[in-house]
Amino acid sequence: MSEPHDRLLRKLESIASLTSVERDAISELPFRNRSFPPRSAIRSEGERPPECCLVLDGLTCAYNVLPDGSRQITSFFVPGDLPDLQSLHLHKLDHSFGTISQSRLAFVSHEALLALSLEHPGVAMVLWRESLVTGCLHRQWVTNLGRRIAYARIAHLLCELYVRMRVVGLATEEAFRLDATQAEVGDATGLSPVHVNRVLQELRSDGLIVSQGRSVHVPDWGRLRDAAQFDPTYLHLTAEASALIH
Amino acid sequence: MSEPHDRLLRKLESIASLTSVERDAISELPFRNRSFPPRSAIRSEGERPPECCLVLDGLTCAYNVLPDGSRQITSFFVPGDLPDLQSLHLHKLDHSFGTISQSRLAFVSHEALLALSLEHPGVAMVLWRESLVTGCLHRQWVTNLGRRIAYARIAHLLCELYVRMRVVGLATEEAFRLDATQAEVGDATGLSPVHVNRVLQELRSDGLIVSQGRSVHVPDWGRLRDAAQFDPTYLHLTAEASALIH
DNA sequence: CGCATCATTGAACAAAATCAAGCGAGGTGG
DNA sequence: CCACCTCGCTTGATTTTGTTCAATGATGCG
Repeated sequence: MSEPHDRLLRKLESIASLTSVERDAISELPFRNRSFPPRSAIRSEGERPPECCLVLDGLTCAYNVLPDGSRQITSFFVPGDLPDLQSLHLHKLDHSFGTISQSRLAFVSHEALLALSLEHPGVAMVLWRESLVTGCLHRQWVTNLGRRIAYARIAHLLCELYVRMRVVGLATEEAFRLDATQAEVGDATGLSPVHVNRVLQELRSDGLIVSQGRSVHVPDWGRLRDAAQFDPTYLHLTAEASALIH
Repeated sequence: MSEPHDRLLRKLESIASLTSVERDAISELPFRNRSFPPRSAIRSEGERPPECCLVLDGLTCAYNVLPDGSRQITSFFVPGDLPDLQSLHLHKLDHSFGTISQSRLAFVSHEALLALSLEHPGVAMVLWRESLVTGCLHRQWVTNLGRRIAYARIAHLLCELYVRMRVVGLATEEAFRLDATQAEVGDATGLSPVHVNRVLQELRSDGLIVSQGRSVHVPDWGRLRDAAQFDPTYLHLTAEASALIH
């Protein structure tokens, strides 16, 4: 089985179970792989893409650009995520998305996905479910931006990325790789780059994180989680995935 | 046809078209209506509700409560909205929701909705689409909270509510009813009640809104929209609905 | 080596929170 | 009928949080 199918099946089976007929149908999806350099645009607001994509590798994000040029990142996507499942039903994109680090994505036409969904309602339900989980992430981000001070807000983002990467095997029990620059963390948390820098220093001096280049070590998950008021319920992980993060 | 079916059909047909078979099937859904007083809880975080609901009347909202007791409202729901469609697939609620004003809701069991979705994939797609639109609202809220100062942020919320109410016939070309208190507007925009008060005064003195009791007049939609940097694309309205707001 | 990008620092400033009080309309009970 | 109470709105003073501006390091890469 090819890489995109494997990634997608593992992703979908992490949120619901599939019949073997459904699995086979998914395995027939015609993916085309493409690579993107760091900081490159994949889709821009206003486009009407004819296909959806699946992240195979790298960190990507969705964002809005405001009239004054400032940017708000509204989500990050890790391997296994389907960043623009939305475009399957809402044709005109109301946001942009692009890469943070060098990434590889696999594209499937809307046509193929719609045919699959109509023929296998179970698959449609899993995809629907996947987009609902994305909605939960957004709601948490709203809460994070609206009601947490910078310190907890950044800690919360780190917790989310750590757990999401851990679940797909991209983080160890102790550390994960954060390819975003401090400015990008600011774009995601609604803070200025300068302030992100200062808060990260505070997190480091409090021993909640230890950074070495792009990798973030988490010496005491319990303390980081508490500082962030992080409750992973909203990620709607399976029992096995939850077990990974104690 | 009874009120809930009428509301639901109008809502769904405002975002996609239905066949007459699908319409008939929807008309068979067994709704139960219930009324709720203002400021009452409908569902609380952690519950596993056995049914979904449809707003018939009143203003309701979804929110998270943080450990320190502060609250973040993550969405408002107006008549025609399906506040917890999510629970159909994500059983454990990761947020609470309740009423702002006196409200009437219609409940349908998950069982009935799932059966309908499986038998009529077209209906499932429309419901899926509806939850995607909700996701778009959340993304805009993230952007609003992260990157707009209080003045534009509150203006943006007012624009969103105005347009959403206008589309379902609950606002005139000039005014809409805002049942939320200033503290509730603060919970939605991530601001303190005191600051909301001051910003509303500023919006009034700039002539962007004129309040009379709970009703908000919009003397110059163009100016309010510009102040809010409001672009209704994210609401994914039909052409007819868009026409209502020039 | 020189350039670009990212991280860091300090100082001044702005935005919004907090604290504390007063106001005003609507509802309630004596 | 009126005192009184509550809730929501308003105001002022003060403090906190985070931004902006401007510059300086650090690192990596062609």
